[in-house]
Amino acid sequence: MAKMTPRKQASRLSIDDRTADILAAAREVISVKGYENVLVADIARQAGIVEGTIYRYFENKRDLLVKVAEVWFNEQLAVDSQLPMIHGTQNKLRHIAARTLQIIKSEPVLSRFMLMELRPDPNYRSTAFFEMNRRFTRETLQVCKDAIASGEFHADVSPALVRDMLHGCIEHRTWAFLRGEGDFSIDEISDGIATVVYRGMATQPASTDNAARIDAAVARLEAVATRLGGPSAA
Amino acid sequence: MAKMTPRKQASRLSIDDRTADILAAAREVISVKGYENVLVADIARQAGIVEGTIYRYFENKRDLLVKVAEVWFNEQLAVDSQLPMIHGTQNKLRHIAARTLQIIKSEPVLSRFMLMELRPDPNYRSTAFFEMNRRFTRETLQVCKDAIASGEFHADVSPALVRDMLHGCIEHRTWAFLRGEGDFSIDEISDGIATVVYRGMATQPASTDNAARIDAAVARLEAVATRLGGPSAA
DNA sequence: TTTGAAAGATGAATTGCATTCATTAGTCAA
DNA sequence: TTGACTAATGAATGCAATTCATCTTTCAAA
Repeated sequence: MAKMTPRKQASRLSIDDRTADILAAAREVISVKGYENVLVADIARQAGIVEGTIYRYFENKRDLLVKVAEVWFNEQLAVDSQLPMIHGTQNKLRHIAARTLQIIKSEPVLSRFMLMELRPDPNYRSTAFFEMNRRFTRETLQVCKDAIASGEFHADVSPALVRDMLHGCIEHRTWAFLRGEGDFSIDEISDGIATVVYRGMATQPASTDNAARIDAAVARLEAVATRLGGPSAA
Repeated sequence: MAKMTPRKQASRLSIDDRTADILAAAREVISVKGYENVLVADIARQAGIVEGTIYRYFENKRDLLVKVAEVWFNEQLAVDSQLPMIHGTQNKLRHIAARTLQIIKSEPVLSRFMLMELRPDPNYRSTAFFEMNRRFTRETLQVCKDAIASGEFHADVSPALVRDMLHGCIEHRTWAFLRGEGDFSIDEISDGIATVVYRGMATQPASTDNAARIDAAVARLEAVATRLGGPSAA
């Protein structure tokens, strides 16, 4: 049915190479035009091929865009492995928050795509994206669970809720940035989140009130001990 | 240019009536098919008119959908006026959280539309939606500011961040629901959020537990020490 | 060095929408 | 009753995504 006006074809590549080419082209186009304005034709042109060819490698446009995000997401997951080295629950929370904000700041367009298009789509519920997303927030959950297990955190609020507070706050704060409403300070936000979550969950108040109380109590005990042991007690 | 095969026309209405009709029809169709699958033709059919007519009342499809959401949003805002009656910062926070969750639970499809389509779109940055959204989160901001002003909350974390934690958490928790991943408990979530935020921000630890615990421990140690050292110890 | 599948690449045609606009038909004031 | 005003109409258009019959390359076997 279709009559052809044949021209030179693009060089033939292995499936993997061509796929990688298209993904790279798509990523480039997305980062330039914003994913909402990307046309399949743009991506094809950037990849040096023709629209129809893309459909030999991807189900459809959305499938392609999802795969672009997945490549990027895997990159980000591979980068950070510092968390186990960090000590202290509050420091861990701060680190997680700061790292997420860093990612969003470095790739706003892809972040926007992720938050807008991938997260809510029920058709992609079972794809790698959700696995990755889960992996991504699982750490936070684990930090909370550990802190509860050790008695550092109250057990009266579910760890999942704490995780949602942390990641939800980051997202909410991020939207303003993605909408172009000015910049944000990674340190300020990650400090704030970690502070509120930590103080809100900690069984031992970090406040100086209690420090003073403890110091006073120790002093009284020292007085008793001194009396018991004689004047030599330090 | 266009040749007509004229049929009976829909009855003529005032601009306001026809607009309201279309909005109602759109809302009905959205709630049945999910807004992602709505066709202009569906809405027209539901309203008993023809596609072209819609464009006499709305700029385009998106404009129409936005207006649907705005109507709904105004309804919700009009419903709740209890906040000023509620006493106690923690109770206010809980009330705000619970109310938002209630809205989302009662109209999941419209909530989804709001979160997905309205919030991120830069083309609608200046519409009434953003005004309403602002109004909606402003309360939370005010509650925090008041608590800081009265010395009830620490001033070391910005009220805006606290607001983001509350609303961000709700959103994050809500996505699972909107994706169809089971139900959620309004009470559990709003309690949890209010608890963590309150404890995380309060200058006075809410629990006398630790103070009492420390005092009791010291008293016991003092008793032991006294027993050891003789009756003369205070 | 041919040759002939097999598989990749092509782009014209198709599809599925939203959107436009020339035309038709109610409505109502004069 | 009329005519002018304006709402309603739906065929035509526009614009992307997507399909698929056809063309090209590649490469192993003869």
